[in-house]
Amino acid sequence: MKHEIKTLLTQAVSSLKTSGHLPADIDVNIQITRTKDQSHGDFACNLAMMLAKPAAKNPRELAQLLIDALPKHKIIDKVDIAGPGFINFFVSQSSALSIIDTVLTQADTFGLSNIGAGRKIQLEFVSANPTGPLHVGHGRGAAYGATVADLLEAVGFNVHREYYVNDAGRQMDILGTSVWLRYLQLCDIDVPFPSNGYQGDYVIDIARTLLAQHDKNLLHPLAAVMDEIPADEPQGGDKELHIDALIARCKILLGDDSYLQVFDLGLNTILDDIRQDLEEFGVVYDEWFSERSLAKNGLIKQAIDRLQKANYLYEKDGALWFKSTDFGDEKDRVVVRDNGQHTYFASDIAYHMDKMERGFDRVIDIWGADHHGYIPRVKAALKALGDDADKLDVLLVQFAVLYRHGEKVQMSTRSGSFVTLRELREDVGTDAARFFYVMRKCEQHMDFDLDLAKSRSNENPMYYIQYAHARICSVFRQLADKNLHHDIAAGNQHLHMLTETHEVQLINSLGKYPETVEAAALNEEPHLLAHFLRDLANELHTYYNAHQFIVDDAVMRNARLNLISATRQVLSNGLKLLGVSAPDSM
RNA sequence: GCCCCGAUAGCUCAGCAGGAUAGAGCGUCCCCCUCCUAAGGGGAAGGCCAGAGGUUCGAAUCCUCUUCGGGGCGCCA
Repeated sequence: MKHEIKTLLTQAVSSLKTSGHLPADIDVNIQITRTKDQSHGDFACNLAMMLAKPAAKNPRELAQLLIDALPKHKIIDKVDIAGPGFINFFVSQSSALSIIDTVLTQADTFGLSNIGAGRKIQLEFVSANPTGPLHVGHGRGAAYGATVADLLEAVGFNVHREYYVNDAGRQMDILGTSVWLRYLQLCDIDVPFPSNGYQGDYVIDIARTLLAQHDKNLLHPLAAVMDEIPADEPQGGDKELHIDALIARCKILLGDDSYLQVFDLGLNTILDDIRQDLEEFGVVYDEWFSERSLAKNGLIKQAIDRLQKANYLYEKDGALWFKSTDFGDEKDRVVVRDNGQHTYFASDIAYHMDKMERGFDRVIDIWGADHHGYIPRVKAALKALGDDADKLDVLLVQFAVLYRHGEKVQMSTRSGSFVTLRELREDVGTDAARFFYVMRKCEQHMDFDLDLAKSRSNENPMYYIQYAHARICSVFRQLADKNLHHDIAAGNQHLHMLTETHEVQLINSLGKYPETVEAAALNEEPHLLAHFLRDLANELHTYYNAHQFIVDDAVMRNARLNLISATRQVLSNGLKLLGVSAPDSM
């Protein structure tokens, strides 16, 4: 509807340009908004006020000119000028009512569009290190990313969902070493566990598997393990020294092959767990991209070579630096350390270079807000490589701060004291978790009150929406119990009987659904859809309380049933896009 | 110190490519089931949109500064 009015106005503007009432070179940006007040009609446009100055005309006069130039169309009953120069559009009743039939006909596909025209978007999200189970912080990125992906797909983009697996690097070495040390402990070696190691019980579980697979073949005496290892200094001191020495020792004692087996067991066990966790959360990926594969396939070398050739690398203090300051970064960054190992940043350059080469029209990374400082250097690298850095958008998701019993919950993966995503899902249910995460816009800090989310009370807006859906389903069950049939065709012919205020409002809201999906997708703001559904559910509940649907008058009954059936459809479509179920009964 | 995000009802948040009287939920206070799920509905109270300037026909929305929160500034990942 919005688009149709916009088209009419565009035509009006061009005919005014032809007739000389408007300068031909004027820049026109037509904005159609829904009105808040019924007396202002259904849609309003501020075009006349915006053009008043450049056209050197009084806004109200200009509005009149625009109205006179509007092509005739049956969707509009009346056009008014109001206030300082608003143009108000009154949609005709027949046109408004047609939305009901449209919804019922299009069913599951109502609200989908093809604005994206099949353009390819790569969306990378979550990408948590596989060093432990996903925690509640990752949940927000997962829910947000999955919903944005689904929304973009709904408006016609071709979306490639990807998880970047950090299966290389020091953190993974710490995990591998943690597993081995726990294994030694299971073998009754009294080795102290480093304060910096991964403390969670899942590490012990992995060690048990290791023991089952290898028996005591990976065993080494305590003296060999701890000989000349710097002391662990949890308080203040350099505890990194201790764990790094342990990693080195672990690699030497086990040898490359065995070390890799321990490492991979840890990695794969945790990755499988993450994959399953996300799947149960309704989050699926097209690709799990391995960081290790970058080195294996020579992509890191290729990226570094390209930077070198472009003359953006230099040596200092034995390390190789990238001149990211040439592209606005605040300082240069190391890509290869003095020990010859490439940094995480080097992998990331290679990864993004690869993304650019895979032919996407747009690349979106969803990161935690703590990574914001990383954006300039990645973009700098892309520019240095000669890629189009504007193709890359990084969306930052702010932290979700957890509250339990009114107090902040502290989280740390290493200490093992964290609330996992799985625990959250088990407590509040997958539906509530998905909905809750996405209710807030992503750049908003979120207070996630666990007790509130856990409570299965009406305080949770998701139940409210699901209840509206279930209520409509219940009406149709009642109808069947009374041996009455819903005659859609008959209802369609008498939609004009739906003149109650509640009915008019509900019909109006149904019409907003497609533009809401569009806005939510294009702005990457799923919360718009969540709020829309909440409002729609409210209107349904109000209508339900004010009027009986199953009335004696068959004509009125069918018309009303068409309306609530369409409402049920929109609720169902919207919830599906949010990854939330739409139950038939509750 | 520099950078990013935020500040709107008692609480949690919408509204922001400027637009016509600032919205919702929860909480508080009234009221509504002989009737399709009361897991619901109706109503009331509650606001100097953090503060100060600026831009303009018009600012919660844009710009600057200040104050107060959260996060980030490694040859960690």
